[in-house]
Amino acid sequence: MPTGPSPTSPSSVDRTSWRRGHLRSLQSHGRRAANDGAAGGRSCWWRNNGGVARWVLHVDLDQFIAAVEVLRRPELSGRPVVVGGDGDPTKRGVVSTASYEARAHGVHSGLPLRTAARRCPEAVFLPVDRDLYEDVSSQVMAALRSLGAVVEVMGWDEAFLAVDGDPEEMAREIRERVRAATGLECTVGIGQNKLQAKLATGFGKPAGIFRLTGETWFEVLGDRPADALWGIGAKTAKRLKGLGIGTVRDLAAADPAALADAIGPTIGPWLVRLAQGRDDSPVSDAPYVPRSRGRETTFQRDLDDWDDVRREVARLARRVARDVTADGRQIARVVVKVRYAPFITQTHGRTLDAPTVDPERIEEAALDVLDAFAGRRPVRLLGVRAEFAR
DNA sequence: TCTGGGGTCCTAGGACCC
DNA sequence: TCTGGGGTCCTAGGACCC
Repeated sequence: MPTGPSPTSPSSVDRTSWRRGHLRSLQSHGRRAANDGAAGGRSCWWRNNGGVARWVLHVDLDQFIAAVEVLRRPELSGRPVVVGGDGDPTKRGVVSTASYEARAHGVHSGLPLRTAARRCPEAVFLPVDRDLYEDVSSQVMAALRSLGAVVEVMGWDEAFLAVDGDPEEMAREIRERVRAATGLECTVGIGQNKLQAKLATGFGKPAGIFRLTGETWFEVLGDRPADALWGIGAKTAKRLKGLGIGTVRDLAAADPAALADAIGPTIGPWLVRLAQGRDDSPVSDAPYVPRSRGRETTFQRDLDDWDDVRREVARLARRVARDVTADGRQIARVVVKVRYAPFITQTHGRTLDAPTVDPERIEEAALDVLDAFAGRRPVRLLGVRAEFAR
């Protein structure tokens, strides 16, 4: 997990109905652009074509989950607050969000709760309360929509807006409206596209406004490591380093064809465009249509008995079926995930003979797929995912 | 101190068909 | 007897993000 000036936002537990997989959609936008808008909603390109919005704003709530918890318990203000798991730092689980006071002790998103407790014993540990965050998030998004711009929701605590006019003035207005509606602080990144806006936000934190454009791109980012970019993680950064590409500037100057060979036909060339700050995906408020729905659990104690494993898979499958039939979507494929005790993860799946909404057939398929797992070692995690017919 | 849960998309290899 | 390509579909794994 990058620390320091990395512009990634604090990670948070997510909500299923929100737009995801955004990065790869930036990659494949060229191919999918024709379909955008088919689902309804408005799209705005930030380029100045015919009076369409010229600026993209990225709004990111500051330490969202921790801030929401402090909001309902003001006595926690100024104290290190760590939200994650069920709030018991002796159990298996990771940090969803740490307040800035806790981050000063080296506690960050994704850190095991036990480690967080060692680093910051005086922290207040709280359980994740999804319903609350969803409520507050809705208030935030309503406040953003009140400005009349196209709003693309990116999770509980993030959104893009396509705007015209003075972007700094708009950013100040956004910060005021969000504060008035919820009492929360946010940071606004301004860019000529979503990529620039998203990265700008990291430099404005906390509670600030930052503008990043094609003109300032290399001045701001050129000397930073490639994983400062949105979409490049530790693994890809390491691979790039092996190719002699360390910084954003290096990557921007790399040969797309060479990277296509080395990394992959789609991702290779896309990385170069990323490093150049180029992105022509639209800001869109088209309703999000999920591709899959799943449930998974990490057990507090590993499961030794395969009968228990079968029972748990059946339970997860029924939960998924319940979730899914609520939206009336047809299931085309069922995937089971098993994480064995030393954190070795395997998945197996099956495409159904015909799409179904029948909970029994989903459970049956999941148990069927479970038989494909040969190992009988202790199990740490089980998951079931249903993929929708498209 | 072991490493959550919710997702998306890409890749590579094999099967199969023409 | 040996040897093609191209296309599509499926599967498991991997990388990344919130």
